[in-house]
Amino acid sequence: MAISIWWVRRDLRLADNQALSAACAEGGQVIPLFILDPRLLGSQYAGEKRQAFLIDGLRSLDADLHRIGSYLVLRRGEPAEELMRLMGETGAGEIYAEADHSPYARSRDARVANQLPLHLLPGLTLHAPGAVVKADGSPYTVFTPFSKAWKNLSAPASPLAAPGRLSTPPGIPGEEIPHLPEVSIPFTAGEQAACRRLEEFLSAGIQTYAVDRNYMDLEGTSGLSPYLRFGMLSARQAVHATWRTEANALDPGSRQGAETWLNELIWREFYINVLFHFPRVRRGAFRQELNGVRWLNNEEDFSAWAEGRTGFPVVDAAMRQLTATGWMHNRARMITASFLTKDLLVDWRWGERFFMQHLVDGDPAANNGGWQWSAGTGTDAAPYFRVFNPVLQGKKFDPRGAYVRRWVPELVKVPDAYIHTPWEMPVEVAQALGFKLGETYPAPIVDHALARQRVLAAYRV
DNA sequence: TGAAATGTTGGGGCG
DNA sequence: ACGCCCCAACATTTC
Repeated sequence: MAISIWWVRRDLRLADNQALSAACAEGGQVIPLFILDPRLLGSQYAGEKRQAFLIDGLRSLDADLHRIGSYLVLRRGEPAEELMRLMGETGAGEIYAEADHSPYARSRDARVANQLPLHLLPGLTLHAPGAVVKADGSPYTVFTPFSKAWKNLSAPASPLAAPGRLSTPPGIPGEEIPHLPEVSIPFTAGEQAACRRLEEFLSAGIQTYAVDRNYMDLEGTSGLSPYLRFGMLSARQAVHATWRTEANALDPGSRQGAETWLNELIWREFYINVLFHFPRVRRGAFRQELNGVRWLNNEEDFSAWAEGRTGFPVVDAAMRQLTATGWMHNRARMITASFLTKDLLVDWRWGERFFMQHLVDGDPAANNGGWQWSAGTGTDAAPYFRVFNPVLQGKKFDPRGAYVRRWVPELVKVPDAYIHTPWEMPVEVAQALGFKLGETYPAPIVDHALARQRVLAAYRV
């Protein structure tokens, strides 16, 4: 009987999995395999929390597989070697995997495909990179036309059901799923948790999503990014469910929310396309003339940013949220990215790497796209002169300072009027609170108005 | 998916 | 009653 390998990479789900379905379609037995790749685990972009989430996801996937008569085989090593070894041990003849388009994934898969029968299936995105292009075949570099073209393509097929049973040869040796030290992540890994979160979001959060997602003091975002990152939820499942919600929505809020959320999913596909067509953005600016920006790259400024002690409450709250939980509100990501690149004049790649090291949802394409957008170096980038004012952003999107107080306990007692500008607190107010600028909370490490002039000059050059 | 600088308008105080 | 000034509110331009 034919045996094939389902090589799991970032598609930790049984439902709507085209690679798994293709492996099943062979009609024989299927070996679900995950390979811990030292090159990825040891990369400077690897993150402890993301790894913990992945490991939890593998444990959950293994449990789901047991329910349908199968189990996950875990190996560690160079993928091509491990695949070859497993094929030798079991007589497996074909390998099925979901295509991944990051530069590393492409070179890895090309190497495997050179030696072994690897079949790559779509599923990471609804429309494969290269499918959404201009009439002349060239890629889009601006989001809005990309999203229009994306929406004009014929609707993708409905999500596939999970297999009801999976036959796997018994007793294949593999590494035990590691037990990592407990890390605190506000996300439960696994396909079921992903489904629950999606249902919850579409039944409630979506109504106010278009507006509330901007507020850092609310839980107005979908909270689905880690699941999409590891394919515990497929983009196609998310989009189809969103379409259903939109079609059934009676209130304009839900329709608007569904439309806005769909656009966020298209941003994800956009950046996957950008990295696919322009792999060089991983190393440098998409707008190559901006590779000449003379960054200040002050190590102490960078540390203050990373550790959440810049003296700007919203920036500090956001960075502490990131390092404490492995997640950061999207607006806070834009604010902190703008602050690092524009106010501190630190190379966006430093921030990109730091985010990858801490984000549970860290994805090479989306993270790079977001950072280059903020730095103004990317495709469809924010113009270089678009400099976020951290105080105004705080006042607008954390109006009562709840987000700041949650993550910066030193400021808990500061009155609303000064929560985003503690340095403006009158002496008698500060004294009454036992608040000492520069002691109980840092003084701002830059003067925003001066920093703004500085970065405008640096980019003009 | 900005913010600051600059320009315009119009109401009200005042001589 | 009228012109002048101030300035808030809003609009436009610029970075």
